Amino acid sequence: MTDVARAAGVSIKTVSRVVNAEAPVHPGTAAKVHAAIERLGFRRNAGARNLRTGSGTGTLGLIVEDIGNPFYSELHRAIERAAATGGRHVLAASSEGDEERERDLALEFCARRVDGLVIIACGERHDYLAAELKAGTPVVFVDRPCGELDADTVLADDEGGAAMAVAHLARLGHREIGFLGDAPEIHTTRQRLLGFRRGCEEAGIDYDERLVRLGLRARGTETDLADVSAALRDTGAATAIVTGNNRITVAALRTLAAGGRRPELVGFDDFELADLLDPPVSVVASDLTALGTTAAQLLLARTRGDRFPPKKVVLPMRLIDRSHPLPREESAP
Amino acid sequence: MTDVARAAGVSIKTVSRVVNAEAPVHPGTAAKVHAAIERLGFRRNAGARNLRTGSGTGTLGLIVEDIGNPFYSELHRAIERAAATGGRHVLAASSEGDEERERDLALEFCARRVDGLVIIACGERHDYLAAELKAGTPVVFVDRPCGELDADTVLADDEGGAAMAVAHLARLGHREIGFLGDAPEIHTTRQRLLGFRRGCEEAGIDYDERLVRLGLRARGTETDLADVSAALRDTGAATAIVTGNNRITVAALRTLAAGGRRPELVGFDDFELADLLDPPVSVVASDLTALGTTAAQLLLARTRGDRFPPKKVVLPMRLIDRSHPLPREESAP
DNA sequence: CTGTTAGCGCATTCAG
DNA sequence: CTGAATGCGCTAACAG
Repeated sequence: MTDVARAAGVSIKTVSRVVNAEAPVHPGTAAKVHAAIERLGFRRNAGARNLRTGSGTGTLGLIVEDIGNPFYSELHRAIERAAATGGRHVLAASSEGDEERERDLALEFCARRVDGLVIIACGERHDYLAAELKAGTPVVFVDRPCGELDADTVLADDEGGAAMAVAHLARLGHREIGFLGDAPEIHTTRQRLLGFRRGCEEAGIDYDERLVRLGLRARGTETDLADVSAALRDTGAATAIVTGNNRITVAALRTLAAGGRRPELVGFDDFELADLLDPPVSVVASDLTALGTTAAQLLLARTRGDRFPPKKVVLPMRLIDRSHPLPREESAP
Repeated sequence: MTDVARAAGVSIKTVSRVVNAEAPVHPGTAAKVHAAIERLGFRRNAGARNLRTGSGTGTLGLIVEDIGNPFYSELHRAIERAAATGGRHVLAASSEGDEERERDLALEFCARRVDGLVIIACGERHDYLAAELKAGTPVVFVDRPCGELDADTVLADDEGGAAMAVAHLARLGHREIGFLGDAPEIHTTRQRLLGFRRGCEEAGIDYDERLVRLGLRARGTETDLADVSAALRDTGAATAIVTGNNRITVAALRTLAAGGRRPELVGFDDFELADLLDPPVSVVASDLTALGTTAAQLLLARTRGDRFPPKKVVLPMRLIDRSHPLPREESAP
């Protein structure tokens, strides 16, 4: 900017005024400044400006397990759209399911002074964020609650969703229902299992823990697939299976594709082409757009200075019943 | 930092030294500083540091059409991984296929002084980036070339891929092959059509433009789906179809699911569950990991100061033949 | 080992 | 309408 000022033969302040259209400038002077800007390829340094004005970096941080997982990338899109409404961009990163990496990312983003942080937590403890929260960086936890922190939270009703899944299968006449879940350390896994048990109870089905397998990681490796296959074999007595997340659902489908008739399946979270498989796959799904939008809006509200006690939102899950291939189904997302 | 210094009863420079472990500090002093840091919840301001050191923001910008599209989110993941190698984070944004938005995002990211920019271009002109390039912000175009700019480029061999697709279908005995493509303004569409024609020629098939439909946008809306349906109807004489991108493939599959027997299909770019559909869907696919990694590494190299003439990389596409459901297929990505 | 000074690029005073 | 001085939070270059 100093260079521009020199080139245009004016003071740096005048350049600043032109660049920010902050005050009337003599047209002739403005023209000279614009010419200099063009010639020098000047572009205002957003970081420096931010340092001076303290007006926020215009950035929201997003930490998910794996940005390549459609579940998260769809969430990312919803957050991006809502963030754009508030003139913000999104700095996204994958924790890879590593608690320490999650922590490093969160603190790194805070160091960059993001205007807010959206975290899909894999870690259990988040007290390290207490200082940042108090210092004014709003944080919202999505899909999974935080540990030991009084922050905004937007969850899906996993417990209710799982109960719905079981009820649905019971309606179809199933009595031997299995559950294939992710690591029990994950909050959603526990909630879904709770709902599963409640669903069984409500349907008058004895909960049979031999049909339940937890701790299935399904991030795409061969061994993950083998684990899911083994779990399916172990729970072979089940005539129907509830799968605890979209990765497990896909892994199960891949395993089952080899065999003959497929047990009835209800997956957690919708996925593209679920309706085009044979047979189609029913799911209980959270509304990712609502989840992401709500989270981003909470952040934006706090950024605007709104003060309210930490909000705990729980959004309902929806059963997408594809078990009757008779009428044409509505489309997947 | 000044606050910390006061609280610890030392100079600001000492705090700086402790924070950056830049020079030996008396253990006792260091302890006091650490205590103050803890107490005040101090975290070094990355923006200010960057302003002073001019050492780069540790950020790569990524501009895609739609970050929620699995094609792009997978690319995003590859770029994130490679960026992490160089200690960089990724600022990602969707252009929504809007040339002007693409431009705004690119310039905004430059204003934020990203260390490099990865663009999957929807626009045709990029001369507005010439100044930034010269000023030292490296830019790499992925999947589609840039217009009027001498920048690094990493493309897939779309032309070869399309020819492979046709050859494959010809091998299966098809002579009436259709092509459903995206907007002809998009470089990949043109290349793929070129390859399609070459494939036809090489297979001794007369190119029949009545079996070709371009300009199909398939970003998920109802009208998009209707357009693809109509195009499929128009090209009904074809016994086999090549679909020009993953969205069109899915839209076509959804349309065709209603009818009886499906024409043979070869899609551009792989998608999850392609192998589990009935019948499975063969595709020609680019290696998104290679695409993303190559792009990020080019950027990182230039960030390190490497000077080399703009590199034009073309990666081969791969035919994933799923037309013989006899042996078990390998998994989708 | 520690402190002082200056300045990164910009915007905000306050004077012309 | 325009400009000079001051400081955002931090670090580099020097002193002590």
